[in-house]
Amino acid sequence: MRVATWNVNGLRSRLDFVKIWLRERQPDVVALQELKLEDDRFPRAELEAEGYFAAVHGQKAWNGVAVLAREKPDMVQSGLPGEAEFGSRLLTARVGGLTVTSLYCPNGKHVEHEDFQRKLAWFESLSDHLEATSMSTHPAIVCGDFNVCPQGIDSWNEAGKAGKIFHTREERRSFQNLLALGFIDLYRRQHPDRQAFSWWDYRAGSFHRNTGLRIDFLLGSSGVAEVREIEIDREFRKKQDGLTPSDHAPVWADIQI
DNA sequence: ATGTCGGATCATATCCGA
Repeated sequence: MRVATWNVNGLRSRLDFVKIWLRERQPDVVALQELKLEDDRFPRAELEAEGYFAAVHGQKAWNGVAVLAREKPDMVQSGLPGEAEFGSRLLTARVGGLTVTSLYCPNGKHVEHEDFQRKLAWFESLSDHLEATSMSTHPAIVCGDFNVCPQGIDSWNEAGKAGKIFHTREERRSFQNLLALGFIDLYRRQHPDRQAFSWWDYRAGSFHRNTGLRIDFLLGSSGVAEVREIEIDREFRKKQDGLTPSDHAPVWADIQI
């Protein structure tokens, strides 16, 4: 089956673009982030016309996560326990034998900002939640926009950004704590030495200059038996039919459970 | 440092967050 994650940066503005990608890549399950809409504004009918049902945890204007699937996903968890005031950033759904979690981790803004410490606390809550639900012992994908560069290779400018947001020891420790629960960064395992980014700032011609970061991940539990292919879908960071892309590329993997 | 987006608002311009 093909599973994917994508921060779409506003689903209402991105819907036509997303439909082009769904038709082209034919994923079975898609975790979406940054919907920027309330549940009752989710475009269910249009996505069902494309062959996808959805579990949705939305919010007005900001955040918002969903799981799309060919068969109706069963909602398992809507929101990260104890972190509701930080917005709608977690949704877990069951699709057949696979448990899929869509995450939009806090940005943190910069290391002196109060949001930075809140970001670290949010990651602690996430680790606690994944452990309490024994997520790594199921066939599970935990995926989304983590807003962390796990290693130097994941940044276009590790030397210049050392200690800055997305590049701190504290964020990297938070990310490693997730992996230590029994998850694997499936892209990095498949491509250990490849520098590839999943996000490029809209500003300053970042995509053209390839000044990007790899911050979108598919984490697999040991129940994910095999990854046949995994790609960061850079083609869809480009305009399609004159439509504006998200600032994130989709990431997809063909897996067996 | 910040050239672009998406969304909200006492809207047709300005802000916030990313």
